[in-house]
Amino acid sequence: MERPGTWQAIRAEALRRMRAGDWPPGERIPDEAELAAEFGCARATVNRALRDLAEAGLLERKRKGGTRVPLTPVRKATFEIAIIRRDVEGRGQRHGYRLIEDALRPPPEAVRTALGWEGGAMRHVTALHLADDRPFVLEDRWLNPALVPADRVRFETVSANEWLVRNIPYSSGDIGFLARPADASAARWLGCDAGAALLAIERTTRSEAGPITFVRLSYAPGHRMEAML
Amino acid sequence: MERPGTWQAIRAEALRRMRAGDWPPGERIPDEAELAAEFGCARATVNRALRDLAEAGLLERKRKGGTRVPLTPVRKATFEIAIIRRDVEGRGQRHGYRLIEDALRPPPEAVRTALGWEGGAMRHVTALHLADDRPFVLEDRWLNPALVPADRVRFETVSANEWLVRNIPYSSGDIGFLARPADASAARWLGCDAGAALLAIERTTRSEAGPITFVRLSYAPGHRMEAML
DNA sequence: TAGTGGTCTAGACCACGTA
DNA sequence: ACGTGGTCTAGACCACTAA
Repeated sequence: MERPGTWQAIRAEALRRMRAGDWPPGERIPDEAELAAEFGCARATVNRALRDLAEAGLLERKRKGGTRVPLTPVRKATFEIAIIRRDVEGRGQRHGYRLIEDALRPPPEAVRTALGWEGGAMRHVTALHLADDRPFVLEDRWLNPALVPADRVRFETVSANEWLVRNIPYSSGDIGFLARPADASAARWLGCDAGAALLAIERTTRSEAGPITFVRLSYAPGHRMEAML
Repeated sequence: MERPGTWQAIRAEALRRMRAGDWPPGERIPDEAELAAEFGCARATVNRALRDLAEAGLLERKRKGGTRVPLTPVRKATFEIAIIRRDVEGRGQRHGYRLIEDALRPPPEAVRTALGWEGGAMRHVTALHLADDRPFVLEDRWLNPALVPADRVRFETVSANEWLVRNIPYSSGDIGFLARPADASAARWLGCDAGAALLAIERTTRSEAGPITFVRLSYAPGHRMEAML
């Protein structure tokens, strides 16, 4: 348990009151000044606790409107997006890597629109990641050749996934989860039947210097991504 | 842009320095006192900015060890988990709901272990959610009959998903994403071929009073979940 | 317009973990 | 042992927005 008077203790007590029904859904709770007086702490401490709950979707706060317990809370689930090698090693398995293709190709329309790509050919890199010698995830990536030139950056031993995180970090972009049937290529490399259900992550990455990359990671059948609530 | 001297402005400047290479990966950055002096603000303001970046995985902070730019940052992607009706309505579509089954059954082994269920039969509720009259997601749920008794709580018009959020909120549990092939039942209700790749969310929910529910939401083919980075 | 949360300050003490 | 981040305080002003 947290020592009393800390913001964690106040957060825990607020959660308890919500679960116990003292602060029922839809109701407005006492304002920060009142709670600070009740708990015998500074208002900033109450603020820290309630702000934390609000960020988790468990409270709704508005200036002048006060703080309310939402009728239908929108919880947040967070996934940790690490580089694939660390992900595999974190499972206690040995990471393997195999480059499949690295070539200049005109990107498909979906990639053009996702990245807002105006140019011609992009660098298409395909690679397989293994966990204990078994197929783990297929990396299918389109790179801006101006930012990641093929004559200077090679992906034979270090995956594009890892190179990008190390060299063009802290960029912005979108990320989405979907399920897709394995096509012939995915089935071959992942060692599953064509049409098998694959969990896939699609991610676009941009910087101020323009589009960087679009990648689709297709995981071997049965893969499961755990989130923290 | 943020007004200078705010914690958002300091966070933005820190991000800029990381992207620009002023604070390269692996390096230790100045401590809070130094930055506060540089930016002409209180240390608490710097703390707020750097703590925010650390929570996003963009910095690593340790007492005595200082603050470092991680070599391979572990980014966090967050999904908003709303009730299904709101999810559908948020897409500008009309939500429909159809109860398929509500019966007492012995749960499969996977459900027993996921929930830590020691008893016998559980309440099995299956329902289909629709968006503009088209299948949206199949809800396959196992409920603790002691906490959600069939003679008192009915799911003909209000889904179990919504009832639980409104009546047993703020509980803890796990959540996981996976892809699975549509079985005969899923194919029938979702209107797709058997074996089609479905994105599924599995969620277990517990309270101090014991296991509450295990649910698997299987989305219609093509569904995509967008996350915020 | 007035009430409430959002934020900043200057100072203090504490907890953790490195050296 | 000691340096650094984690947190609390008391007070202040500001920004948003509901009344």
